[in-house]
Amino acid sequence: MAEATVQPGADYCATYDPSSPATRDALRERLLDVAGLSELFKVLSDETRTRILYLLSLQELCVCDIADVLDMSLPAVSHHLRLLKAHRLVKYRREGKQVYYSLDDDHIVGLISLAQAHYAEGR
Amino acid sequence: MAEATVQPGADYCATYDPSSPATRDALRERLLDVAGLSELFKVLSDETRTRILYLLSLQELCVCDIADVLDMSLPAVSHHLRLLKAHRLVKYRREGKQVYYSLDDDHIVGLISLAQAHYAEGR
DNA sequence: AATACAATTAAACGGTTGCTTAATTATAGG
DNA sequence: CCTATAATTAAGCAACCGTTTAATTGTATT
Repeated sequence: MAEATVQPGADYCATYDPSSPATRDALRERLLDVAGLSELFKVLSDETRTRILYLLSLQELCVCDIADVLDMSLPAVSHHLRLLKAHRLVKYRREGKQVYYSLDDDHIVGLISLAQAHYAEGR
Repeated sequence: MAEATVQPGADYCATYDPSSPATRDALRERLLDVAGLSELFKVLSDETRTRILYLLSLQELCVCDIADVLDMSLPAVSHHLRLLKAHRLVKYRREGKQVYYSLDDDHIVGLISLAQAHYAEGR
């Protein structure tokens, strides 16, 4: 393992020695803060799903219209909507033959905006 | 395609008719706003990577320490760091035999916080 | 030089994922 | 009751992804 990054006596330094078992365990405990977080990001990791979510942030749409705008097959879109539904990111209402979807959670818009800001900084 | 969701004459309604080619094209144009965004989310979609990024938000660490804390093989960790490097999310400096990594972008912390807030709301 | 350790890279394998085609359910209209 | 349209579901397939093992590079030590 690595040696201490802090010189002996340099206790003003905020960093811990990762080679010490105590610090290692402390860091492991902190990891619980982000447990399961990647699951949400996994939903957003597909281009089609971010497009669907962004469309729904603009207006309510039925499945066939989403498919039309995205130029995709209906089953493919339905497949993604099912996943978004399972994660409580979208809600739906039936109106005759159509089923209209809309956002169920505004956090998503915030995540998308933040990601946009990331790219906006010349990356 | 779907019929208009707005009754004729109800032009106070903010929603557009998605079945009209003009609206369809307008929506398609808006999609450019989120083009490529999922790529960033894809990086965060892996649990190991979110854990690495969160660890690095706490303190600078070398590869073998990350591997130790996460209880993973060195090549596996290195593999992920390579991807994070390619996306300019982490930076590194060599110090002797070790290579120390740290966050290169604070946006990531914001994204993680926002995702945490999402789950904090009883979902 | 030679050895040891940290890190990276490459190849290969197993699991996951997203799309397609086909079949099924649901609702509206003739 | 039958047909047509919207949507969902299921099965199958190709592509992608993360890990492992093994080999290679780089740096420090003796």
